[in-house]
Amino acid sequence: MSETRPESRLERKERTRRAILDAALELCEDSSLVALSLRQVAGRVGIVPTGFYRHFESIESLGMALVDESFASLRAMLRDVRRMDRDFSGSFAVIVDRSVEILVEHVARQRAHFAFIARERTAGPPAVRDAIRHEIDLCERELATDLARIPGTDAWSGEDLRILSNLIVHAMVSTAESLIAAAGRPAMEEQIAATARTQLRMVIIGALQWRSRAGD
Amino acid sequence: MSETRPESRLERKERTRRAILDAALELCEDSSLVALSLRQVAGRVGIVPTGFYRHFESIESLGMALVDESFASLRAMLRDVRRMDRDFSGSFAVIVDRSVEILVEHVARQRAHFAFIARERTAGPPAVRDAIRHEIDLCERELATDLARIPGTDAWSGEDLRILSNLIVHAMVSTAESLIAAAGRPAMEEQIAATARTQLRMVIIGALQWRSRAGD
DNA sequence: GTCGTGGGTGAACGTCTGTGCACTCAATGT
DNA sequence: ACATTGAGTGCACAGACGTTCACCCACGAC
Repeated sequence: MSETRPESRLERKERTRRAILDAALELCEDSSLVALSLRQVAGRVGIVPTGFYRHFESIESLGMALVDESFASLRAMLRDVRRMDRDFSGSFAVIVDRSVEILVEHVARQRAHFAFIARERTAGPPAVRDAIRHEIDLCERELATDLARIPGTDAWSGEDLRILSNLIVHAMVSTAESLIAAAGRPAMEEQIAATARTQLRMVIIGALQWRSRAGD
Repeated sequence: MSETRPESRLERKERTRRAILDAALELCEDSSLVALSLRQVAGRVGIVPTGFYRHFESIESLGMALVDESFASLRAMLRDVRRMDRDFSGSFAVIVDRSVEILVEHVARQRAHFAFIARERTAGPPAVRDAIRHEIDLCERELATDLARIPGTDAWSGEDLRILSNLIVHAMVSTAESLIAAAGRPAMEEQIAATARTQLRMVIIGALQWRSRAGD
């Protein structure tokens, strides 16, 4: 039996804020932020419409908060990948397998966040779209510096690194989208993971051969 | 001076239908189909809201018509690529360069259609999303059979072909999205094209080496 | 113990939404 | 010449929308 603690004022406010964020995330799952109404969110949370303004000044600013939150999830994933990368440094094959495994795990655990990013990246309000685009750009840059640190990549120019990161990031975004669409069908999820593994291997092999036969 | 021809009844109807499709395409450009209202469309076209029903039974069925129309544009592009492919068959480098060039051309000429596909693929009403997903699947399959016909690809299994097509199609979708976002800035468009060319080359080189060093 | 702050309320507003229905009237088939 | 059809009209409705305002009243600071 848990004692029902009095619950402070700030805790209470934070709880409602969380409820709003969660409700919005759920409600726009099968449409988009631009089709989400303040009244729907308030209704789902169980507060009166005007109560919404105590926490956000508009649906769009709610969206910006969801961008922050979603990319916190995504960055947690990248941290996991980097930690693994340090420990197992060596064979590309191992790095690829573990990276995809981590991606699958995180997408499954934070489905709503990844779906939000995938959706609002192209369909959200302009400010939200731009924020997401910018964050993904940052991810590409980070991946480029990570790639530069692993051995066997000396032949790549800065430009090549940028191009390769772009390709990998977008392949992973596509993989995440497919995983979300396949939600809850384990056989399909495993096939998507297998596809992603093969694609990453192909890309890396291609990039390693890149400089030596750039002519044709 | 052009004689004002009487304009038959069917022509008149088709003209209004076209106006509705065009208006809808424009209006949802900076949001999504799910945020588009029948009255907005009717207003833009210059007819009364109820007049809309003479042409479509709902915004969603309008969306399905736009899917058809947009993929007609996309398939016209694929036809161009295949025609070029037959004529210049030989060097991968040439095929890649011309393919990307054709992509850039078509995206510029039919920006709205490609933007519609990119956006509603993740944000549209479920029926529209599914229709787009299905069409893209078909494109992947077609690309796989195309790839199987060009020389030097004997080592690839059917599964490898599927995986490679998936990678290429998604890379091209990402390229199209970037081109749309860079609309009207030629320098940026050229850089995106250059990136796409390099990526395609990397991927193809990787795939060609794939079988021989699949182990690591 | 008193007072101010602030999360949540409830009614009201003007606007926009989808849809129903009865209507017009020019192009068409006979 | 006449009757039919159907694209487009005009009005009306009920409901959802964002936002305003004055109002509570429990908590936390003093």
